Amino acid sequence: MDALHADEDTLARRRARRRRRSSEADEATATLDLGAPMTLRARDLDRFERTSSGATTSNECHAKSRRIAPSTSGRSPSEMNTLDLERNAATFANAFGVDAAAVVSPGNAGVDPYRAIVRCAEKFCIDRDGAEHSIEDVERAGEEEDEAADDSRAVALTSASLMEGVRAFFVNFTKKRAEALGNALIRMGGSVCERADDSVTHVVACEESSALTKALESIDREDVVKITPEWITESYKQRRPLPVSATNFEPRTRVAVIADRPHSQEAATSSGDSKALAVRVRKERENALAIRRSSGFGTIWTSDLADNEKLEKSRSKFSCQPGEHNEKAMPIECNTKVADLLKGMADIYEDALRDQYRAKQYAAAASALRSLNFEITSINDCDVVPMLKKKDGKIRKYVGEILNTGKLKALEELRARPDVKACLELCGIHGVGPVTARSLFAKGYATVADLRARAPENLLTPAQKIGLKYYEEFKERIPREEVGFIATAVREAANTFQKDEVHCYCVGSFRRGKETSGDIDVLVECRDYSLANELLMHILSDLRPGGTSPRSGILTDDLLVGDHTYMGVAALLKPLKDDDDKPPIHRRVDIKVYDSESLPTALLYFTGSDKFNRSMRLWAKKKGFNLQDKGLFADRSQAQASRVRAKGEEDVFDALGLDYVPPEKRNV
DNA sequence: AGGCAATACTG
DNA sequence: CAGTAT
DNA sequence: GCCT
Repeated sequence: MDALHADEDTLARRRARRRRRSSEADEATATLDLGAPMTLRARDLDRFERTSSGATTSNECHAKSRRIAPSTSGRSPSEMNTLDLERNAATFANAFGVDAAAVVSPGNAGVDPYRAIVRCAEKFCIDRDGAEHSIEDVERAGEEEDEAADDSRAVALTSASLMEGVRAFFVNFTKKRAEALGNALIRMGGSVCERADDSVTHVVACEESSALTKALESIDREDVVKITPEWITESYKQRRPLPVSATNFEPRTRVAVIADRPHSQEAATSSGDSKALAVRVRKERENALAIRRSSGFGTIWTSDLADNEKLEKSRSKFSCQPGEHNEKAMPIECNTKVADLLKGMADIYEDALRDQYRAKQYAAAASALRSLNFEITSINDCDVVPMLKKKDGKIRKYVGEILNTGKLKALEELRARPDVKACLELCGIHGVGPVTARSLFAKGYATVADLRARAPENLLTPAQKIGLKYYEEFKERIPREEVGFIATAVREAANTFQKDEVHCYCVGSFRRGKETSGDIDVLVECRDYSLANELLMHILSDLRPGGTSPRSGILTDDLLVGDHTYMGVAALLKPLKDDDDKPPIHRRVDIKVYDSESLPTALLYFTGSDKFNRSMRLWAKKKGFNLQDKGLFADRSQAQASRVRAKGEEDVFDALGLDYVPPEKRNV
């Protein structure tokens, strides 16, 4: 224990050093942080509170935290009275910028208020991510509402009658899109008309056209309005019908401009009216290319068009695109046995044999087989997987062996090796990679238990010691609700920052819709990036033990504190469910601060998945771009001059000539 | 034969 | 710089 | 280990 404390001291000193570098205002909050012993853990705090022997500040803290806490202790959730719910709702609304009425509502009576809030929180994190939303998103949200109807109306509440009295006629849409928009509209209480007759109140179109004019002429009523699909989707997003006037119709435009020369800079900043450079979204993906060619940015396309066509043809092979295999996959998980064994090989190559590229191949094969929609029974079934096509491929042979014998000899031999066994276990410690693992094994440490029992003080780095301490806890998956809850705490902490407007996004597998996550990723948007470090420190002070906020103590350890990056450990102050007397599990938390400009690419990056990212970056690279978390650049540099402006994630896909893939479909 | 994503932080 | 992480 |  002493060793661990000493390391925490080291970290504390480093934090203090960083803080000293930052502004004076921050100094003030830092004082609060350091005012309490750093060793006070969330669990201790909780115990402290439960014995109700706390000092005034602690009681206050407790009282406050109760408002955001799952439910009031001693009562079952359903017994919680309306006042509690309203208070919860108010806190939630404040934290999320969501209408409190969405939580407190007639439909919500008798529903566990905590669940209602979590649902809204999820809704927030997925929906209000600041990116552009396709109608598919809205439609999906509608489906979720239907599914959730039996146990909670929290999400559906305000949208059900949003479009009451709206009768829409769609002009110039593909059948699929019109249907999607129509369904969304119907879910919001509106209706769709097949013909342009006098019952139509809203004509929906993307741009002026003769068909639009004709439709408007054949509707004989004064109050008919023409709107864009965005009116529907935006109204849904904001949970209120946006103002409709005859003037709000404007073709949906999108600017994908590289701001290097003065004229294009101008165009980029006044995106709304830069019609010359603007281009409609839904046109062919060639558009992005066309824009840049016609805008005098020809240098981007160093490769000739033939090359480009070739690349274009291989597009569906990139796992960041819904190729044939990815598309219909997923109803059930198949080929578990084969995939698990191949994954076993991958892990060994990665952690013990230090061959990341071989590892990647095995992992890719495993994942490809897992996501097939049928069970392979013969080696020839491998033909549908591109990377297993070649008859003499090694992995293909292994698959054959597994199909025939049910075993993989090579894997069993590797697993029998003591060094392999040790490296696999040791690499499970956060901060220990293949090299350290091997060196530890060479020094005579083969297991986590060995290290805990007899590792000398200076053997491990501070971060590794924390990894060791929470070895078992970090392996636990985190339920979605808990991810949402901790992310909410971060968001609330960020919202107490007064100097700049701040938005938070819960990303990672949470944003991809997963029921459980391995860690919690929170992305913070700071408009004035010069305040980024100050903001990050502010958030940390709020969440660390010894502070005065209701969230104080949620962060228990730091792994890394950078200027715009935080990696650490968090645990709930109290269990989510009242009847759960197990102490909360410690979780990995990442917080990253970005400026508004790089938000779309940062979202893209931290939403993952890993494989999706790598694939998309590879594609970008082949197109001559450079895709990073900080932005998309039109050449291999990251010079501001070559930055491709993006308002949302969709713009990034557009610019790269890729079809937009919503977060839930990035689980490749 | 050479590439396989691209970056931040630590010691 | 190598190592680990995202 | 697979792809170009």
